[in-house]
Amino acid sequence: MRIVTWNINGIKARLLVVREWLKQSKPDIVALQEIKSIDENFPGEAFEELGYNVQTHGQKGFNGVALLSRLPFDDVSRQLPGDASDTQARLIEGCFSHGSGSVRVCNIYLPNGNPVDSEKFSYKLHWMERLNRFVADRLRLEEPFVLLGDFNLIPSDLDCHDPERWWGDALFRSESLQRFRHLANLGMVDAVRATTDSPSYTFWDFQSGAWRKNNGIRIDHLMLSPQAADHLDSVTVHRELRGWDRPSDHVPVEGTFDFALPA
DNA sequence: ATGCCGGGTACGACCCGA
Repeated sequence: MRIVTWNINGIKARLLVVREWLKQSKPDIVALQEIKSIDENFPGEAFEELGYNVQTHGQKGFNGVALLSRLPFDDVSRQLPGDASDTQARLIEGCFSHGSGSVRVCNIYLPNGNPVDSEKFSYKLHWMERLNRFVADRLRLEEPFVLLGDFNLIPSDLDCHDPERWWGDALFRSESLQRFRHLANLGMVDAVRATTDSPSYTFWDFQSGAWRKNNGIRIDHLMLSPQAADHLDSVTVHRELRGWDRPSDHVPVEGTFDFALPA
C-alpha cells in the first residue's frame, strides 16, 4: 500500500498537476494540505473519476486538508481535539480496512508559526501540544497509525540546505523541536530518517531560485506508530515534481507499506 | 533578503505562506 503526503498550495491552481501525477503514479491514499477551498468548491468528482473516494476539511481562502483513497473510508474525523475555539481546518483522519487488518491515516497541516514574536507562534506551540496528546491517545490503540502532512518543522541540520539561515525561525528553533521530538519519544518513527541519511528536501521556496540552487528544507513528514513502522518497505520523495510546470512549492512524499505480512 | 514568488479574495490592493 502506497500512502502519500503533498502540500499542493491551492487545489484550484494545482488541479491539472495533481490529476496528472495521480494518473501516472496511482498511489492508494493521498493526504493533501493547503487545498485553500471550502468543501463545496473542492473538485471531488475530478478525483472520483480516477477511482478515489474523497473526504475534505476545507476553509475559505487558507489552510484546508483532504484525503483521497482507493479504499473506502470506514470512518472519518475532522479537527484536532483540545480547543473548541480553534476554527482553522488543519486535520482530517480516515480509517481503512485492507484485508489483513486496518490502518488509520491522520493528515495534518501544522501551523507555520512565524513571526515568532506573535500569537502565531504561541498558536503553533499549543497546536503541537494538542497534537502530542492526541497522538498519545492514538498510540494506546496499538494499531497501524500514519500521521503525515506538512509539519512546518525542520528536524535537524541535515534537513536544511542552510541551517544557519533557518535557525531561530519558527520551523527550526528549540521550542518547536522540543515538541516535535516528543512525538518520537512517544514512539512515532520518522519514515524518511528510518530509511535514509540523504537530506531528502520536500520544499523549495518559489523565490530567489531556491529550486535551481537546491536551497530546500525537509518539512513534510510521515510519522509512524510502531505497528505501522513494522510494515514500512520504502520511502520516496518525488522531487522531480518541483520541476514540472506550475508546481507546488512542496513535493509528494510517499511511504510504501506491506500490510499483508505479519509483523 | 520576515516577501524577491505564487496563490488566495475579489477586481485593487492586501493577506498569507516558510
